[in-house]
Amino acid sequence: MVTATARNSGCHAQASCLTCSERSRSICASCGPEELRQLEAIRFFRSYEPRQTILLDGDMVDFVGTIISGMVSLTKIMPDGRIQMVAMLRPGNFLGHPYRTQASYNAVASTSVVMCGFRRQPFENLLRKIPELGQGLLEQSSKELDAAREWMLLLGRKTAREKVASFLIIFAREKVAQDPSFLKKQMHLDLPYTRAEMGDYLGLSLETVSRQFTALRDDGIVDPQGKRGVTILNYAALLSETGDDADGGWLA
Amino acid sequence: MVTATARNSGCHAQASCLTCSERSRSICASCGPEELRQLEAIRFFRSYEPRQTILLDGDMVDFVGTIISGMVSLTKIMPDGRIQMVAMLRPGNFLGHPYRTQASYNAVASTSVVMCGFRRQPFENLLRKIPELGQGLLEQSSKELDAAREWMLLLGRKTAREKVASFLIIFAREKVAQDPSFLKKQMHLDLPYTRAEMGDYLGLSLETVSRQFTALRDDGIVDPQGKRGVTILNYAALLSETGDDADGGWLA
DNA sequence: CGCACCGTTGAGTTACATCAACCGTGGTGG
DNA sequence: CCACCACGGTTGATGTAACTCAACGGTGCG
Repeated sequence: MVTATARNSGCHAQASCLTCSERSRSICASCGPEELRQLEAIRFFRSYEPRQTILLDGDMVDFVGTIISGMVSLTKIMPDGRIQMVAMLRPGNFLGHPYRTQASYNAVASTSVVMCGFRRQPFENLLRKIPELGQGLLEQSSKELDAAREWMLLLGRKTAREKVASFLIIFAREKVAQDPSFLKKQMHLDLPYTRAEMGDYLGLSLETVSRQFTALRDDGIVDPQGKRGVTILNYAALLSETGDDADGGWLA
Repeated sequence: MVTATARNSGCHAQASCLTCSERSRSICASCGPEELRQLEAIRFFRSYEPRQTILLDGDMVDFVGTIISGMVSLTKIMPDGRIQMVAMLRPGNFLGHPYRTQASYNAVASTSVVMCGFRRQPFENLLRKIPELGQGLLEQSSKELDAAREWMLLLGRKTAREKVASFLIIFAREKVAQDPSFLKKQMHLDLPYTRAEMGDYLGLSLETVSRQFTALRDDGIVDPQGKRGVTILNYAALLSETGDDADGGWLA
């Protein structure tokens, strides 16, 4: 019921969509200069602090937007308080659904977040005028669906150890994508989550997550450092602990 | 790798999209007569028998389509054979993703299925010409995403009893939607799944599913009849066993 | 008839949750 | 400045929900 009390970060000096770091990953990917100009005309930037609520399940939401930086977690909560994270939105991902005014999940900023937002009405108008936008949204949506289904397999069938390994691989893979030489090196990750939040994501208790971390440490696969740091000592070994197929040739 | 060996049911006497029973629920919902004519020009019907494989994870898929009748299950399988159902497609739902040529799940007909299909290339051409089609796809996709996330909550956090109750409520709710008087009456359901398949969907072993059925029977909530039948004796009680919120006013 | 398939039920095991204690760190206020 | 506390993490003891293994019954089919 409560709409998020977000502060507008008026001073966000993003000059043009053309220079946006997330353009190629976002719904704007296949828009040309003219379409970007129209989007620029209606966009606004909004920033959220870590742990700040963006929207609550059941809220009427009058905006949608692309995550520019930071991570947003989507969660669902049962009446008795049991909680399940249902998505991690990363830069380039889209928050909200056109033509859906009511939220079906809670959205919380896990880190500092900057969002490039659009109010619903003008966005839907543009959507009717710019077919490329619809295509971008459809692609985002398909990707989310793939991710959700992958996660269903994890939640329904994987062991605690496989869950934690899969969780770490998500972040490790991202780092490898940036620089493939990390495949053979140790790599340090800064996880934006506490053990409890990882548990919410993995369908585990925080104690079980903690125990799996120390088990993976004892097996020489990872090295937890401080509250939120981890060093991946052996990417291949970690990957083999996920229970998944080999990494689609990434290791070749 | 193996493409489904589906037989064309050449004799499917569906004359016009205008009379299609699934039109209002499908991606064609907001298409006008002229758009429907163009879709008719490239559509084809294909039917599948119960348990027939439609496509396999990793397949290159050159078609998409709308389920006209029957149910299609999407599953994911781990290398060691663990299996998780990730979606139940019902009449009106869309199978496949435009612009995605590779399947990320297995699709199997759970019942006899009739699909209104389109080969990828002509469909994507039409998609560029008919914005209403994109909107329909986006809406389908959003619905699927909602369903997937609801299921993530179930898989990650619900007990076996809550899972089975939630499963039954899906089918019961559909029946109630058709005829609200069923809310107060007993209703008979024909489940298109074996205990093992329900287990695959719910992230449970088949034995646990079976035990929950008898527990719900002993509590006077349902009455299993034969292999695939169930009578819901007390809808409200069943609903309260799902662990979810009250049924959004359905009971009012 | 015999076999395959599905469902049920029981006995024993186990992976994970729960409950609880303890530690280190960082922030706050007396 | 330091005492205190809140918070996050780890670890241990214990409980239990669900899995596994196994036997058995009903039904339909070749």
